[in-house]
Amino acid sequence: MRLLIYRYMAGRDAAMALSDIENAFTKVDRTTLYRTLKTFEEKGVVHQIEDGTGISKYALCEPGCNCSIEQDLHLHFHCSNCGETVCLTEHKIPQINLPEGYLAEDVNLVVTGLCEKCST
Amino acid sequence: MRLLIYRYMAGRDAAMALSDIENAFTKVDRTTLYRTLKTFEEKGVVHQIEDGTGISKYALCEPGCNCSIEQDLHLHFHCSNCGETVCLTEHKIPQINLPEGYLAEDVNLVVTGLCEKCST
DNA sequence: CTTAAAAATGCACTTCCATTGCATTGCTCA
DNA sequence: TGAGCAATGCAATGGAAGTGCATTTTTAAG
Repeated sequence: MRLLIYRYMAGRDAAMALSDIENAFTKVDRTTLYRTLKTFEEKGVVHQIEDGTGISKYALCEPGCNCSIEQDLHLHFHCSNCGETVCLTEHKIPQINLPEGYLAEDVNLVVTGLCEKCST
Repeated sequence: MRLLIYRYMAGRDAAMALSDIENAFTKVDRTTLYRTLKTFEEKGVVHQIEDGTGISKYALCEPGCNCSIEQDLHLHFHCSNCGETVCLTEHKIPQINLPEGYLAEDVNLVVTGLCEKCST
C-alpha cells in the first residue's frame, strides 16, 4: 500500500493534498494515508507544504532536496487559478537576516500567482 | 464594537488568531469578529498571516505597511516555543526570481524558530 | 421627530480537514 | 506454528472557517 502511494506521488509533479490521494485510490482509508504520509515525512521521503490555502500538501523530496537542512530550502509556488502547488527546487531561498535574539530553525516561502500553464 | 477590537489589537504586538480575540472579549460573537476582521482586511487596516500552524492570524498594518503592494511585503516570524507570530516590518522580502512563465501576485515568507524572549 | 432602509451583531448550523482510539488484518521471525 | 508487532480500516472527535437568518443598532431621509 505504501508502495502504491509512493508510486502515485512519483507520477505527479504538483504537490498533493491528502484528499487528492484519497480520491485516486478508492480502496484506501484516509487514516492510512495520513499515517503513511507522516511516516514518509519523518523518514525524509516527502515534505509537507503549507501553501496558504490552509490545506496541507505533500510532495516527494527530490534527490537534492535536503529539506531537513535549514539552508537548503527551496520555495513553493501556488497558482491562484488552477490551485496547483509546485516545488521550485532549483530556486533556493536567499539568506534571511533576523533581528538580534531571533533564531531561525525553518524557513517557508510561498509565492502565489499564475503558473506556467495559467499565465498565457 | 469594531473600535474595541481595533483598540485591543493595537495594544498587542503579536499577531492574533480569531480565538485569541474571542477569549479577550466574553461578550462578542465569533461571527462578528470574523466579519469585522474581514472588513478590516478589505480596508487595509489589518493583514492576514498564515504562519504554518494552519490557523489564520491577524495583525494591524503598521503606518508603512503597504501590504497591498506586492513589492513591499515584510516577513513574519513564528516562534516554535511560545507560539507567537510577529511582524518583522523592517525586514523586507528580497526580490524572488521565478522561472519563465510564472507570474507572482503575492509572496509569503515565514521564518520559524525561537523568538527574542525564548532564545535565551 | 418619525420612520424606513442599511449596516452590524448574534445565534444556530454546516462543512471541511486534521487527528485519535480501538479493533482487525497482515507480516515477520523465533 | 504462533506470538508479537506493524499496518490498515472504521468510527468518532475536535477545531476552525464559513453561511443563512433573525434581531438589534445605526444612519439618513422626509
